[in-house]
Amino acid sequence: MRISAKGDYATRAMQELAMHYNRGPLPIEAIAGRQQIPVRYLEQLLLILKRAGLLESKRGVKGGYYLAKPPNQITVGQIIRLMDGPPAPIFCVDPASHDKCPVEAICGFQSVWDEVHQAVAGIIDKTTLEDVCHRAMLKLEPGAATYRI
Amino acid sequence: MRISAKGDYATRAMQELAMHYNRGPLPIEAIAGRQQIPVRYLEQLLLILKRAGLLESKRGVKGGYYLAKPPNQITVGQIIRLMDGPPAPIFCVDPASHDKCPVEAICGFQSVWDEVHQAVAGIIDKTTLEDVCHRAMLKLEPGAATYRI
DNA sequence: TAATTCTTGACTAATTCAATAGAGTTAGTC
DNA sequence: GACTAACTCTATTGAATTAGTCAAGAATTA
Ligand code: FES
Ligand code: FES
Repeated sequence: MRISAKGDYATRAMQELAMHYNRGPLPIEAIAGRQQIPVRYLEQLLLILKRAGLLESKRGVKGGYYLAKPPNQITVGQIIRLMDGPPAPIFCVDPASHDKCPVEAICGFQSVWDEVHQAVAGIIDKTTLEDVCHRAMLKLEPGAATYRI
Repeated sequence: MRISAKGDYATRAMQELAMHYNRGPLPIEAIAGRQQIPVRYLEQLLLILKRAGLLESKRGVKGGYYLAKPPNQITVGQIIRLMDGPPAPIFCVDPASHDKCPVEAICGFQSVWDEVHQAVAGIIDKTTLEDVCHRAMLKLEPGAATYRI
């Protein structure tokens, strides 16, 4: 019932990159600094996101990471699933799990946990990085028209 | 985003006791056997539930545990909070947490996680053991009018 | 070529989780 | 009143996961 540091870090890093969309690569250090994430740890997470096709990168001077797709085509669900696995609260309601629950036949909770699963999946799968950026904008000083780098 | 074995075991044990409501104490062994839970582990969980006022117990021969209240006055949320803590996916949306999130001012995810929190809490807090028993009944053989002990 | 930045895999410390163990207490039964 | 079924409490363990660190290397640009 909880998002790991991995999921937390990865989502916030993605917000940072979404805010910077179409403004060239953003180096790991910049993301880590602004979002207060340990650099050496963030390295690993960005690599996972890259391998999954959500990010692209450029090495060397002026290099860094950037989104592989527009922010409105990346959902929070994609990031969380990658980092924390499926949002099912228990394996017996995880569509991806093939194990059969030994007490399924007498358990009244399966449908409860399934409701929870659907509720969570519904939220994270409909929320895109674009939405997240809008929400972040609303938090900034009313005067600040754009995101400060 | 997941229920621990502790929460899983505790909820299933409570279902078992709810099914047996008003039929005298149910010994730990009986619960553990039917629900396939390690006996010595279940002992600890039932004690926690007892200390929280959800269960009462009777020692000695013919002793065991029984619900302290009718099944419709015990919610799944009470059990889960006891075992797995608050259903908030991250501390910054946990009303009980007093720590301030260091990136709150620039984070677009707070409201997303809060939606998740509300959704989960809404489900587990409105679902009672009575509901769970009904759901379990529906799973049993259509012919079986009552719960087999 | 030198500086910068990503890439990769290995490694470790700390914590949590799930379970086990054992000694003790209470309540009925015969 | 001994015997036994059953709950009570604390401690300990082993495995797994989590969170984070480290070192060496490869690509890019100035
Ligand atoms: S625990 Fe698996 S169906 Fe309830
Ligand atoms: S991580 Fe705390 S507000 Fe987003």
